[in-house]
Amino acid sequence: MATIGDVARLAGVSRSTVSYALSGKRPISDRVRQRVDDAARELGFTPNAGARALATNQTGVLGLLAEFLPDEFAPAMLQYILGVTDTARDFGYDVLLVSEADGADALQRITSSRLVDGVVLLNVAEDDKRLPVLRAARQPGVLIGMPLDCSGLDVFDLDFEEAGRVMVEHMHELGHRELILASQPAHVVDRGGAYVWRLQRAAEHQAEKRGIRLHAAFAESRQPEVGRTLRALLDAHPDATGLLLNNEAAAAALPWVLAGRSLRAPDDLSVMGRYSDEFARTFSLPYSSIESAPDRLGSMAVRHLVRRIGDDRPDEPHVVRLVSPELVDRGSTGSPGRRVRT
Amino acid sequence: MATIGDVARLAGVSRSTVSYALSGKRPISDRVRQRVDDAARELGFTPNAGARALATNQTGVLGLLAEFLPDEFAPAMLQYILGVTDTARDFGYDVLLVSEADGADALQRITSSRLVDGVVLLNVAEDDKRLPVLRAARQPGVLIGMPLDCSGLDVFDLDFEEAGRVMVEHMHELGHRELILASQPAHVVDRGGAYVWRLQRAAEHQAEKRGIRLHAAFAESRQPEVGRTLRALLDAHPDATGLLLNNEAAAAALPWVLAGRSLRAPDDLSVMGRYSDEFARTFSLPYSSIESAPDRLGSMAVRHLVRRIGDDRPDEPHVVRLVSPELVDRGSTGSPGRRVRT
DNA sequence: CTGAAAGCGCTTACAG
DNA sequence: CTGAAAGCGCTTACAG
Repeated sequence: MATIGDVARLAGVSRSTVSYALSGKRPISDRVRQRVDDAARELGFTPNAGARALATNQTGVLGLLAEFLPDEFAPAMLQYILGVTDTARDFGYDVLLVSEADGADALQRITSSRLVDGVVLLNVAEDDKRLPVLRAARQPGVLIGMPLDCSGLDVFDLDFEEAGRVMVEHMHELGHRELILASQPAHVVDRGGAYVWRLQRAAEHQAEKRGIRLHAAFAESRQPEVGRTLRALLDAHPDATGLLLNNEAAAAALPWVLAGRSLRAPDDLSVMGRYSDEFARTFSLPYSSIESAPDRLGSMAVRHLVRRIGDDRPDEPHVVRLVSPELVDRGSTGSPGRRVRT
Repeated sequence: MATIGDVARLAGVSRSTVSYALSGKRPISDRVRQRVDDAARELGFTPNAGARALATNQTGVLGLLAEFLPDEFAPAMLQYILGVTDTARDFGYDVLLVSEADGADALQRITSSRLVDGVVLLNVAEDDKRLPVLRAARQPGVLIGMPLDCSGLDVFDLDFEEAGRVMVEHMHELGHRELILASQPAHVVDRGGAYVWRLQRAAEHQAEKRGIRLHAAFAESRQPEVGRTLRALLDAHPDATGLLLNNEAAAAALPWVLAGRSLRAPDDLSVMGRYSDEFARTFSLPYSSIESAPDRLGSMAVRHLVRRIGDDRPDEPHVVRLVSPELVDRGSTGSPGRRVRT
């Protein structure tokens, strides 16, 4: 493995000159620069990352903390992850993906060892145990997902409260007066997913305001459980004319549930989900939905993080940026149907 | 940030003693060890990763190269990624996720800078441009996915040839004599996914052997294109009684295609896919399938990689390990149907 | 415009 | 059982 010393020897200059020639951090004569470039190329020289990190206190690596809860399989997460890695690379950063169960521990490990220059937290819980660690770390961090207390944090998220309101309001305008809302699994919600609560609470509040009966419930993240739960919900609320889904697996399962009862959306039941268009098109999810914009959020978060890393002033005011929900109409909502009780 | 020097000072010993006490690499008296442990805890000491890497030539990081092709959205990839990160962590490694377009370049970058101790290559193409880089790197690497030339490489993959044979054979036993095989999108296959070819060729070969007509085609990875393609395939081959899918998006779209024509599986058409059970349950994919075992493959690959990293003998014989395809019966195949032409 | 030297924070022979 | 010192491969003031 060629070191900077090898390059210096071959080019007939000092090691510091090689360093400066390659970094461009001070003027170098054309002749010397040429010799250095040639030597570096000939030897296939790449600076040793550890040595550089030690000398500069910068690793060129961002940490990405994606907590996957047990019994939760979240393919949607990949979209956030790609949004983060792609944008990170645009700025010259690599991404350390940390998926272990104990996120606080992991965060402590990668920040205190200075393995990373900054971190992105995914899947943020309302009272996330990683936040105290992040606040104490010397590296900056950004969240994708909104905790209860955002003080001292940079937060990026879909505006889930607005999403809840939009869903209910949309149904209300169409004339619906009784709705079901199926969210992610209860145990997942308990330990993660602050967004579930925010959407649900806002939906409930809006429903109350409009005189709508809203039945909120949790649904599993896979078959056959989620199908059973959806059927049970339809049975329990025979007069509900609209179904809101904050759960991708439920959106995938619903067609089977409806087909099994010869129900159609929107004729018999109006349906609205919350997932990305990309996801809808990959998995043929046929319902109108609130776009969750994972790639955009990932990209925004990294952009901001990179700016923070380059910034000397850590007391720069923190931001909470909520992306407005956009409704993608796939024709699955209409005026209240005449659902036949089964 | 506390350094080993700070700990040494507080404990009243030398820096080397701190290092040895913490690593346990040589005998330390109980008294000293206790003092060191206390000091380290009090200061919240964590070794600087860059310094340690520089001194030991070991980073504790594995590179994971996941090429995502343009226009390809591969949520299934997340299962491999999690299999890799989880197992890596079990062995004390963190994972650097690299998703950039130019995989060869990325691999060169992370290996020659010694950012990683070893690499896992995902999405391996038959003639993968990353392989020459990997062969030249001083770090070991393992592949998930099988290239044309496996020499000098450790390879882990589903036995896609056997999968192709199993699919055709299963249909043959049920009495089918004309089948359609829909694979991933052509451009994705061209630039990546060796596995698509392997399954297809083996299926074609087996079909020929059994006197079965097999129509192989590519299908897109999202709606509405994939639905159109499936409809066109059914139209083009009205006498085909079985449909094989090596494409998750096609499996998700097929129910809509069949419903649109009032066809049912297996009564009118026998259907068989290739995806993980986890995936099937999350997205309500209702067809019998060959289990792709992504988590198992990811885990196997990392286990092997870790062993290689610890191994002094780089000439240890290389392995090609193919996981046997298992058929998960979801009741979507039967004797040849009486598909009505539309 | 260029070089010699210090220093980043560890680990590990070498010496006792 | 413990310490002083060299060395890993860079970057960057300091000096000229």
